[in-house]
Amino acid sequence: MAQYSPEGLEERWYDRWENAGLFAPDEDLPGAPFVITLPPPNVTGILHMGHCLGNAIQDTLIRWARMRGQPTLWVPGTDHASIATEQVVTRQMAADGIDKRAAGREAFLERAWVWKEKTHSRITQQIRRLGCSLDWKREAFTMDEARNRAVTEAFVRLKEKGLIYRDVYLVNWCPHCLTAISDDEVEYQELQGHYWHLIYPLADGSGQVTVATTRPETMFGDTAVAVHPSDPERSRLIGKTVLLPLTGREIPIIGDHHADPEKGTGFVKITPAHDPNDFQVGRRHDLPQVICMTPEGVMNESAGKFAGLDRYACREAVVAALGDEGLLGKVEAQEHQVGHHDRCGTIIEPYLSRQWFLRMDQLAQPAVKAVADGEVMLYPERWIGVFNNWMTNIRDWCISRQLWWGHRIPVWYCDGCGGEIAAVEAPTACPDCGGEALRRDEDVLDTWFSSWLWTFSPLGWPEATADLKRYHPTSVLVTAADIIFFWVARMMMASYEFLGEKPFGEVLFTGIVRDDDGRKMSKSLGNSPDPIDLIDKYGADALRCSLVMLTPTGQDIFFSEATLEVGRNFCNKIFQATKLVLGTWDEAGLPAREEAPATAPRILDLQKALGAHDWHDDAGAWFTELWEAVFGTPLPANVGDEDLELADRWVLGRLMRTVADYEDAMGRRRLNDASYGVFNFFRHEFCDWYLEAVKSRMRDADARAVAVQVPVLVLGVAYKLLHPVMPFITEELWSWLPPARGFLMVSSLPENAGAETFAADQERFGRVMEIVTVIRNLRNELDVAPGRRGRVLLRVPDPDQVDDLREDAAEITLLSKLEEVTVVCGGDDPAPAGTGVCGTVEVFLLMAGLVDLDKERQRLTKELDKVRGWIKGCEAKLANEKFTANAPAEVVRKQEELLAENRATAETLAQRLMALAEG
RNA sequence: GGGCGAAUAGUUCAGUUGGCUAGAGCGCCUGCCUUACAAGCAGGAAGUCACAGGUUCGAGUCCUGUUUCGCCCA
Repeated sequence: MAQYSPEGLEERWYDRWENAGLFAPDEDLPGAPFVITLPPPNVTGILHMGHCLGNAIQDTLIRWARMRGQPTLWVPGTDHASIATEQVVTRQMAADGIDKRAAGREAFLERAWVWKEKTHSRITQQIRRLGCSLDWKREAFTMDEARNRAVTEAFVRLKEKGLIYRDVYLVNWCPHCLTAISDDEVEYQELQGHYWHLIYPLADGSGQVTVATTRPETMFGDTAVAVHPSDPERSRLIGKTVLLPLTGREIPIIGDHHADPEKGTGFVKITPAHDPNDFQVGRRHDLPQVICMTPEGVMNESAGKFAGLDRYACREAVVAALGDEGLLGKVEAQEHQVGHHDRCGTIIEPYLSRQWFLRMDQLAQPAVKAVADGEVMLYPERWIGVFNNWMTNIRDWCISRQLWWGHRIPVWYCDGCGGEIAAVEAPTACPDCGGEALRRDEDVLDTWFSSWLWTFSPLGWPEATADLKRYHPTSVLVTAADIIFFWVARMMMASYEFLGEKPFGEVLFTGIVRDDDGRKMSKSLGNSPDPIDLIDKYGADALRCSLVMLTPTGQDIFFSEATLEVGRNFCNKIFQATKLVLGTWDEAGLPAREEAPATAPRILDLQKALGAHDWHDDAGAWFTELWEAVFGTPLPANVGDEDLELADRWVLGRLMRTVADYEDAMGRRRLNDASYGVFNFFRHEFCDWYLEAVKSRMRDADARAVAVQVPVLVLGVAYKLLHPVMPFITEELWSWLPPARGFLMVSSLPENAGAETFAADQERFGRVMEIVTVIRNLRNELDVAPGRRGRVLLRVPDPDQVDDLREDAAEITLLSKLEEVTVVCGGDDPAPAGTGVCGTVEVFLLMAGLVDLDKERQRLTKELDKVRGWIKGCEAKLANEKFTANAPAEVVRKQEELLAENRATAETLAQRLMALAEG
């Protein structure tokens, strides 16, 4: 009836953890620190599902490391997001009837800071609700004072090194945001456009040339027409001039290899101020650069009578005008890739302007080497190729932005001598001429110019702080791969440049969270649910668990609310199992929980802890030792070797195996495998089989005190393994466990488990499970009412098997809800009965008068067909001499065993069919 | 145009050095309110592993080509 509800519980635990100071690194621990700097989300944004996934993964790693006894630090922070924030604030001001430019820089910034403060608490609140164990005392903001010092210092150092230069260059210009952006902020989209053929008459009247273009409006910026120098026909025209239509301007025909004789008309119009390729051509031929648009994308005076028209209106007008003059040739439909600003969607205009650039080739080299040498690991590895490809073709980074919200470029210009001063502190006078008329550069730096310092700027760089020394390099970076160039690569460059060391040891790329239709979740599409709503509805544990468990490493994830039910249902399952077990604990009169500090050690190496007690020799002593290692408190009711029954030894063996698999998967950063493994153990082995098996002893007043300790131990270990991915419910239930002490969050994670513990019992209980499954199947298929407790006869050919099976008969009776199970060796077939086969064990469900003979015949025939098919397969393989000669002995042996088993099964089934026919 | 990835049950995905009678969640069918859990339990049906070749005793897995889809870069 009562189901698990996370309401209130999650926030309560978060506060307790924080108040207890558990988010800060515990420096008393001996291990190397484990450190992450949180990829800072946009301070004025909200978390979307992608953040939830990334943060859930990071917190899982952080909590895992903390429970392994490492000093663990996760540094929180937010990002100032220049362009996005500037847009929002500008819009808000406009809504209030204020023009940004008219109000001025100071007024604008004041407003922006107010907005930032307001949204900051919203986003940090979301991160807290997710349960992220961040050390909030160390929180940083990419634009706070300390980070400004870091950015300024970085700029000045690079400037002094000659890596930063200012130049008039063609940049990606956003006519909407009125700023330059970097190559990486351009998104290409395929658009349906046209190839317009424009006719340019030769100035000497001897003919004409035709050029093809997708952007006819840029013709006003043409300063040449190019033809390939080795083009046999057309190159004759090199040196002549053409009259640019609609303007009458005379421009030369030049020879340049950029013109492809095979493409278009063979002639290319050259517009150095508006096209990246033409810009290069222009440089080679020293052509004039004619800008024909304003920064807003409106035609300027170079366009003559078209001045004042928007660039697209102008396109139409130019085409019409050329048509009127008979200078328009073919018009072809043409799909082409058009660059859009990734922030506002406006079509980018390549634009000539004076900007600051950072030279990249030299900076890239240590980063490339680090990845090649494995000093920095990328998971999944396939990203290495993408990374290298970009790094080896790297281009200079345009770092200036014509915005106000951001780090202002620390460069001053002297009106006196025209000098340029880059300095950390604002200069009062020009060091060259002593002039005091200094003007600071108006522009700010690209936001990524602060983000690329993010592994060390939050730790205090450029100051030589204790944090920096202790916690850098960081351990892991977790991020979506779409910012591998923007950010990951640049962080590596920055760290090697400024600290001479790697920024992190490994990078985990997560998939991109998509909606049911496969679309990337984004704010603009409005298809990302608010994580807070989901947490309210399902709980943070369910959200985290579903995301981490169901997300294949590095693969995109299709998210829908239905996946959250998996996590929520699992939470309830854990809760229910705990209720059952602890109810028994109380009934058994075992000691209640005491509030006391933790007594177990922070590091739990099972091999060491259990070294003295081998499960082979004395399972009871082994169990007692394990209990103390896990809880740090003594076992209340003594467990002797004989007290642990088959099911106990089985579940403890499975538990040890689960611990080992978990450790392995976490080590390989396969978080989904790690958590899914525990999920499967808990649900399908512990709950479905073990708890059902141990129930009768838990109900038995004499046996329960001893018996209940096994499931309690399993719960304790399961909570530990599950805590990193679902911290709240596990901490809550841990606090209910009578033998547990202190916070689960800072308890020890068992490691180095013996995966082969109770190996023989694994096999034996496995056989019990198989027999039970066969019986359940018989009951179901033969429509035996669930309420009916039938009897079963098990028959084996080998007398050696009888004793073990008789011992297990009680277990089988219980699990298959029977009245009685009898075991015999040989003898006549009992009849009437439903028959099943389980290896060498024949299973007879004795149900006089209740078994439908036709049904049973059908069932047996079907079964027999299946087994005969398998036999054929085995026989074919074993008849192949090459197989027996080449395959490993073990594989051949397995095949032989399989054949023997299948043959025996087939024989039994055939006999039963015959008996039925006779009967 | 160049690069990367994906294609396995109705669906979302596992399947790690080739040994598979190919698994799981959700969905579907059947039966169950069995005193922890119907957010549950038991049982069941369902797949030419995209296509075509090749290597091998053996291929979902490795190689080559083809198709379709997705992403990145130019």
